[in-house]
Amino acid sequence: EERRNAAVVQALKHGHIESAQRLLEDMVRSGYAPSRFVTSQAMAFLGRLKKADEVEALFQLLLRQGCPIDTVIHNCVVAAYGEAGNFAAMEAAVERMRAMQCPPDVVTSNTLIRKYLLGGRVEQALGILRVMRRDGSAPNARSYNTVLGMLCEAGQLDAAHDLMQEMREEGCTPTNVSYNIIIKGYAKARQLEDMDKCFQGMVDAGFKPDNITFGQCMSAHRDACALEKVEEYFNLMAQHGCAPDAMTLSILASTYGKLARLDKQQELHDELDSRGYRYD
RNA sequence: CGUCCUGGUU
Repeated sequence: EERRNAAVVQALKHGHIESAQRLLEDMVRSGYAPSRFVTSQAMAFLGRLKKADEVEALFQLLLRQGCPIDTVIHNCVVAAYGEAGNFAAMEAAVERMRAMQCPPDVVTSNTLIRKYLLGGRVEQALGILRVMRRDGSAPNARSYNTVLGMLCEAGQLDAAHDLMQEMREEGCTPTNVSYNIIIKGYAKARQLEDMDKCFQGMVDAGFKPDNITFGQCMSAHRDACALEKVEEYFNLMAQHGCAPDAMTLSILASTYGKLARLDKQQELHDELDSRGYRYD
């Protein structure tokens, strides 16, 4: 049984989803109960490929064979239907959780918010958040972050700012990611002064900017051809104890490329090559 | 140890 679980994990690791799926099915049919961790991971992979029917088939197989089914597995089914844009089935999967004495949790709600937004069903997404806020089933930072992202994407930066304030008032502390989302919004709207202020606010509030924070700020300034600002952010990384990762370096490289500093760009490309990273 | 949020190229 251990070996079979390990084989599934290996298959997933190498991106061989179908063979992972076969291995799992064989395992269940021959009377073994695959680990919930492995099962949900496989379901999550299939879900991202929009293979909701396959996820459902796997779910039914577990059910028939009396394998244990937990909230995470249910959540994977919900996500798979949502990813495939099958909202009726997604909602039915949530109902099934209740019927099976496995109540939906905050991750379930966050999944619904996300999938509704991806499907352009903004009102339904906001409705989920509204219900969470009202009935005390505390939304967490990810619930808010998902909606913040949508507001920023739509250029509603003031609304995003207000929502971040509301989350604080409701006792839900914003995270690094909340700030990264707002920064991305200002970058997209080309409001670079506001973006810089948001970065400063993040630091002042005691949050630690990461490679995503710096990368977003740097690429925004690169697009504005502000090389000094890009370098300024890059140099700030050390002060914040943040070691640049390959993606951050490639943003810096593309900045030098854009401004025809080919010597500097080549230096970075060599560094990236030595890390086996693909740039372009 | 698994499911929900944010970055370069497209």
